[in-house]
Amino acid sequence: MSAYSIGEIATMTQLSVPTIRYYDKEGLIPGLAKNEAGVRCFSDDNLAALQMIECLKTAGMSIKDIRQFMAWNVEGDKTLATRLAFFNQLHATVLDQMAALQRTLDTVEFKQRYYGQAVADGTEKYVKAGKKAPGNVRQEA
Amino acid sequence: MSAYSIGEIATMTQLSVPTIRYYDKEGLIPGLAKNEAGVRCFSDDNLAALQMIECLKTAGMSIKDIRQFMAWNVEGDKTLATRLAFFNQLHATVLDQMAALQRTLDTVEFKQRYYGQAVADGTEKYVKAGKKAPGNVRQEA
DNA sequence: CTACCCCCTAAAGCACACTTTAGGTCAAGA
DNA sequence: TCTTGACCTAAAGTGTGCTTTAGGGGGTAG
Repeated sequence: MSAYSIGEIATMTQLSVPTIRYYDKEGLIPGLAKNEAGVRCFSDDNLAALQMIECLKTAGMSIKDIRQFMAWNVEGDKTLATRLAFFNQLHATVLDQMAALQRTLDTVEFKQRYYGQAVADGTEKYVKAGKKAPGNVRQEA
Repeated sequence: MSAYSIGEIATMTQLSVPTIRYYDKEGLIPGLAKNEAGVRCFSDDNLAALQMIECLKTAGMSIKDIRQFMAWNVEGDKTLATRLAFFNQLHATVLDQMAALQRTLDTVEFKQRYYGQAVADGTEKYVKAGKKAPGNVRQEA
């Protein structure tokens, strides 16, 4: 229904204007119309495409693969199974990434405890050795 | 204790030999020794550095920032508070990334249901319109 | 009228993280 | 002895994803 200028779309998506033009040039925004003067007029569908791009980029996809997905969309019902397979595959990939990120988070939290102790001790050597600093021995209750 | 060749380290870390040399050249492996012939001899600490690099890269850090962190390590106890702050900051960014990835996962799962229905219908148009396909209307109990 | 702002294209430029190439050393096995 | 294979350096090359530059159009507010 509505139509937006590239500047409005940039504000809405938090992308730069040149980035949106680049995505268009790369074929990532199917059906994007231009008026007589050559000015891009974005529809709600075009906006949805950009939001999908953001999602796919977060999942680590390349421009090339996003273009392929957008091309399947344009092809209509005959690519439905392909697109389902695409999302099934993507689901697995995203789960892998979450697992990797969780391992990273575990390491970071370990390091927070490690350096928390080291800062309290004023030195790394006790915590490195798995010991308590002399002045910081905790008394048993 | 142990020392490893670059080839062994490549196998252990799943990195390519040139990548490990590149990391060394970039100053990401502090204290990496070479023998008289100029051949790199990796210690367990050097291996640990490479594992830390993997962790930091998963968190999205650049070579430059990883180098900075490794440099703080070399500086000893006087950078403890800096390193604690570094991991506190990193913790926040990793949580942000997990949240973004979770939103992506939600979208992907929505699309899996969407295309699952569309494939069942043989067309996208009913699910697009929020309708059931004519032959697939579910009977009430 | 002219200045400003938003829009356009084409093309060059850039940052990053490797990878590849070219040429060389050295030790061990056939 | 010769070949093979693992190591080395320096430097050039590559792919990706933008960003920047240069030059221009057009509508509106002062």
